[in-house]
Amino acid sequence: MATIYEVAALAGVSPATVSRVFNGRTVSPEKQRLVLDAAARLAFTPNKTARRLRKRSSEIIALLIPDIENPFYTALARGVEDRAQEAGFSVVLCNTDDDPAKELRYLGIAASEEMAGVILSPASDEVDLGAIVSLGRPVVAVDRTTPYPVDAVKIDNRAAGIAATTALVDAGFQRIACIAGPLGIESTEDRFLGWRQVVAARGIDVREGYLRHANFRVDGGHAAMKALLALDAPPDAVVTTNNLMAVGALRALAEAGVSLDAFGLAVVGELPDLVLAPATVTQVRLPARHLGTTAAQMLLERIAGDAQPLRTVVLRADVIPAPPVG
Amino acid sequence: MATIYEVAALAGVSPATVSRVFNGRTVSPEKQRLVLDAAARLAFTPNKTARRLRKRSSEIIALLIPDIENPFYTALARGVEDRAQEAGFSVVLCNTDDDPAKELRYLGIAASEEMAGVILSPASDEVDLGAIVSLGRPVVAVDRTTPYPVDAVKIDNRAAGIAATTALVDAGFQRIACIAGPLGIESTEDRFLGWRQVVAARGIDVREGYLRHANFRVDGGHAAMKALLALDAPPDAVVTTNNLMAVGALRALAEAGVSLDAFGLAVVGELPDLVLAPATVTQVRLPARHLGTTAAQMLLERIAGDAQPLRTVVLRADVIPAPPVG
DNA sequence: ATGAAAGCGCTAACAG
DNA sequence: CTGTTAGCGCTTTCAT
Repeated sequence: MATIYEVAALAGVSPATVSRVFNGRTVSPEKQRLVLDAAARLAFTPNKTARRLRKRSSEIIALLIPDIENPFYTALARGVEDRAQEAGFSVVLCNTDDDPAKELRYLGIAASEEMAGVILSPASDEVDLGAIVSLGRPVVAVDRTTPYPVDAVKIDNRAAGIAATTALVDAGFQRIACIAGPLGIESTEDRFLGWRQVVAARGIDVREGYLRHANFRVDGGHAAMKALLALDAPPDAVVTTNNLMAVGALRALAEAGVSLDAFGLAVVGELPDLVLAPATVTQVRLPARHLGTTAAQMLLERIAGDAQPLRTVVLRADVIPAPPVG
Repeated sequence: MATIYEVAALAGVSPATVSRVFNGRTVSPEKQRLVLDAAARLAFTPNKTARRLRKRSSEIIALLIPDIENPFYTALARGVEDRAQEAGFSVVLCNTDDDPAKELRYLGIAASEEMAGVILSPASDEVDLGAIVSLGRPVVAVDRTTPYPVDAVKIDNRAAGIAATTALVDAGFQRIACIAGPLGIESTEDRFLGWRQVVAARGIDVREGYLRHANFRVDGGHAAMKALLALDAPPDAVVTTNNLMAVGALRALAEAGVSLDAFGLAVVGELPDLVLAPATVTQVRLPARHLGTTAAQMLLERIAGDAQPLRTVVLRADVIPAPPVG
């Protein structure tokens, strides 16, 4: 790895000029060429570490997501990456497993690695963004919000919950249960509130035990659905507040031999591509990738020095209704 | 962000002593305490960038995988992460999309970011590892190998292909086709050779068009299976050489109304957790996570200075047979 | 437009 | 065991 000194010597200019060439400063075309030639001959690549030490910042964005195995988050990550790449930034993916300790650790790394900014889907309300924020690093919360004063991009979760539930009501189901995510996570709470609003307004028969909180994964949805089916008066339809729990629910339904012709399922989120999805499931399509590009865009603007007041962008979901019961 | 100088001043010692404390060198217990106190009071965190510039290396491992949405690779990534974390290393995940250009770009980043080493599943035989290797950075190829002189961890793909096909033969199927991955990727070629070996040895009826090369994704498997079913004499069983293509095949089968009671499917790889898998599919369980931990282990040893001759570790797959036909 | 020179924060000789 | 000191490679005033 050659240094700017070697390039400078070979080109017959000063190191500062070499630096200028590689940073788009004004340099006479002649010296420009000289430097570029020398650099090519030496296979010179600027040392990012030295640059970072000097500039106190890198072209790296940290992306902290709760579950790398959830297609929703990988899609989101793709969105972030796309936008970041365009701007010449790299993205470092960090899997927090919804574990505040891991999250904190990664936040620390982001700071001590002098990353340009952080996009995160907080594992809990108690994320400590204090350190990174007071360092002046831009932070954008995505999908979930935080009490800290940072920009945010989220989904209109209440509307998504309403849409999913409404589709079931319109399809003629009578007893609609809800498999919601863990308490304390705003996004899933809003979705469940959407369900509650609709069932209340439409006078739906909701029995004791029709609302179940589960973890966000397949096994959570599976267990919750099993419990629902074991009820004295089981529901005839279910809303799940995320994609993975719906997969678990489908599995439980299949195991119990319940046909989806007679049982309604609506998901806030999309069934993963991999799932052999029955066409009779209503999906509320979440703009995961768009969430990512939007968050990246906001972050890049902040990194570029944008100082406008804090913004929260709310994205709207699409409904893909299942065909009517028949 | 306080520096070692500020800590040193507050503790009444030299900067070097502070550095020593944070690097586990021998320091008198007394000064040790002084330094730690001062550091705590100032919320000091060592600046990784400066350290890296000085040491010419970081505690970061780059992991380049072809498809972040494939559960096989996320499992592998988990393995790498686990082992790396234990050793105090961070892992940067890079998604190459099987695109040699992206791969090269990431390799360049790994070099200019002075990462400690690289684990990669090469997008093609033509990866240019020359630069990174000549830089002296350890590299471990995982799942796929390369012509470059680097350590490797792979699966006994031939045996896996044999196992999958044999299960189908033993279950009594007569005409067994193969949906293989793209040509030029060693792992899938070996699996397909396993199939060929078995069908030849067992005198299986293999018609024209029973071997299909597809891309590694769901749509590839889907199209290939459709083509197979459209044949004059369609097969009664299929081996797919990876997990995602099997999902596509299942989908095509479902669309065509073909029941898995009468049609055999064997996968080299595991159907993703998300898939509502019929129990009648034979899966050859690939030790994805173990592949990751093993690769990470080898890389860490190299980073630590291990200079033994190049090694290639071959891991063996497990078969999860489907129940017999009938 | 260009060069000289001063660090960014840390580590590793080298002395003591 | 501890302090002094010289860089790692780069960017950025400050002069010219």
